[in-house]
Amino acid sequence: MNNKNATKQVKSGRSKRGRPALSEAQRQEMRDKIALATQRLFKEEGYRNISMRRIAQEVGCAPMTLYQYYDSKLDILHTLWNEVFDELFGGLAELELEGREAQEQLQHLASAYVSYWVDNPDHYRLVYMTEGVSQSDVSVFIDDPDLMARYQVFAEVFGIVCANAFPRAVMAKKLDTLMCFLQGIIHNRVTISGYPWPDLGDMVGLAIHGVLNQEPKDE
Amino acid sequence: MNNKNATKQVKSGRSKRGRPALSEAQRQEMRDKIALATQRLFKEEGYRNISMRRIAQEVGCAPMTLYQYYDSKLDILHTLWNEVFDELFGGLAELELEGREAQEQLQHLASAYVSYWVDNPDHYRLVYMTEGVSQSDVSVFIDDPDLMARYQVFAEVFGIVCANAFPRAVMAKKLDTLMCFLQGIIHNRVTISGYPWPDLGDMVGLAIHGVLNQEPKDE
DNA sequence: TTAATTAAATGTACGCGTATAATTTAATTA
DNA sequence: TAATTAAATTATACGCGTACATTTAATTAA
Repeated sequence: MNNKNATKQVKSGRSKRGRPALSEAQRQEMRDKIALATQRLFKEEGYRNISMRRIAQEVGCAPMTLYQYYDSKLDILHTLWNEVFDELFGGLAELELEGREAQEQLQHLASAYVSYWVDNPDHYRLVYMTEGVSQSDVSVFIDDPDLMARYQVFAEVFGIVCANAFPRAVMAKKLDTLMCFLQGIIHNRVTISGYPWPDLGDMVGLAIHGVLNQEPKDE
Repeated sequence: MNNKNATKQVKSGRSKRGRPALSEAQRQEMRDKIALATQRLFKEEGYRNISMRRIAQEVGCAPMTLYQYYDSKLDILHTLWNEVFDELFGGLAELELEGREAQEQLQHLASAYVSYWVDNPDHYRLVYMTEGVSQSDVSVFIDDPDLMARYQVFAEVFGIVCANAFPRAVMAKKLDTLMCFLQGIIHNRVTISGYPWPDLGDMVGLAIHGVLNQEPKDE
């Protein structure tokens, strides 16, 4: 069901008659062309000015032709995600974490993560809000292995901080919870930008503290 | 700029000539009619099936006539918020909090709050996601005094929990932060419904713990 | 009664995402 | 070469929110 158009199985060399399917190279070339045009649009005219008709115009084809290469507008927008996540995780990778204490590392990492989204609200909207697209669930995240892999940075640093203090399963839950908290901080600061929010680092600190130093209160 | 159509100043009795403006009663009647039709649509056909043309059809007028009484679709949707918040805070008011310890009260309140949204994702989307509407910022919250007032419940219970442990300003920041965390929990559970999230109460517990028992670590 | 005036109501049109139908294109087969 | 076939492409159409133009309706002044 997913990404039908990504590779579009050549149906194991079916049928010698009729117009042949595009080669994988041709497919990819056009996909790249579309992605590039969308990228340019995003950069030069902003998120709100990306439309299928506008992309088609840039590419030089009819709007519906785009659907030969991508399933939906959302599918096209996903190609921009890589750009965004490259920038985001590139920045995170450059952080000087080595010398510091474990929890301080986590604090720095998480703060940088939150800051990125808050400083780039258009990117946040692109990835997390995707309005105007007819789809019901945003489960895209959990079934994109590449994307999940990038978030491993957090798991690694988090693992160091926990340092065998918790069973693996508990640690995983705590990390999930932490990421939810960070998401909450980001989402609120992006969507209610006018509010006098507390210091960003402080909020992140509370989030980390919350998931880490929980007293073993039964029940 | 805001809610131009809500009361629509009669321009201080201007001009005796020409068709008279609708009376306040007539205005309100039509506004109610529209709100009611929208409410019915929401309940019977779901959030996704609310459209200006559909509402107009129910009301028995042309789509553009709706704009005589409301500024935008979003403006109409806001009338549904009251319904939702009535249900939400009504439920919260019925919670048995009295006998319990303060922090446990907060835990119950917050859990019920989160549960409401998670159990009614359509309501969450209605209030917090509002897709397909052309508007840039969702600052509607902070300049709706009635709505802000309802959230005072949290401030009250939170105040009891803190019990003079923190200065008022610090307490306010902690509360803001807690609400962000809760929002994060909700948002993730609603939008990524397929994921095996940790226990809801546990997540809420970590959020509360995070903002409350912070060690006085300077800097 | 008629003309003028003003608000309310409606009609038309735009760009949107995209479903579906029709057309064009590039290959094979007769 | 001409007919057939299937993929690629494009045209058309729908419902969407709503800007803008037009029409209708209700009042007063002439």
